[in-house]
Amino acid sequence: MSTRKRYWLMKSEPDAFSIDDLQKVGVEPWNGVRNYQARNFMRDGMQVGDGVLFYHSNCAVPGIAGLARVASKAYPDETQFDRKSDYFDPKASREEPRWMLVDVAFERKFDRVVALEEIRRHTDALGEGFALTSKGTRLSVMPVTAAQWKLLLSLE
DNA sequence: GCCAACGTTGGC
DNA sequence: GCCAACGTTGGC
Repeated sequence: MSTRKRYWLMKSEPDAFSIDDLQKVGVEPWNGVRNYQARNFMRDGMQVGDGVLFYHSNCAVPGIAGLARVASKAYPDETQFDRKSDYFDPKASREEPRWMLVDVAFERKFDRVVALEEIRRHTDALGEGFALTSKGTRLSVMPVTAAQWKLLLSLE
């Protein structure tokens, strides 16, 4: 059984892990997500080959920095078991992991960042429900519709 | 560095 | 199960 390709937006702080870092390593486990909604999107929604908008957050020019793709099915985030990790979760166990992730593969870096400021100018076209531009949402992993994907790519 | 908005925790 | 307190996110 296969389903149509889906689209996503994933946020990362470039100081911690940027599109350039992804380009260097090629594939990266998307660890450290500690929000249930974001986890559920990775665990229940993502399929290998899905498109990913790589978003730089908490930086001088927040915005979409490039494209990636989902490169694995969901599996447990190793950092939850690691006492030395910032992402260690004492309530997680190998028998009952709490946090899941997918691998993300580099696709392409944009020639320029499509800034949040610019994306906001298209709030109406993107729709009220779009988590990136809707007020007060801090989701770090969110679904993107085919129409939103097309529009956002056209801004590059 | 500020702070609004939000999610999570834990006492009751 | 409520909800105040606390911690985090992330734009500005």
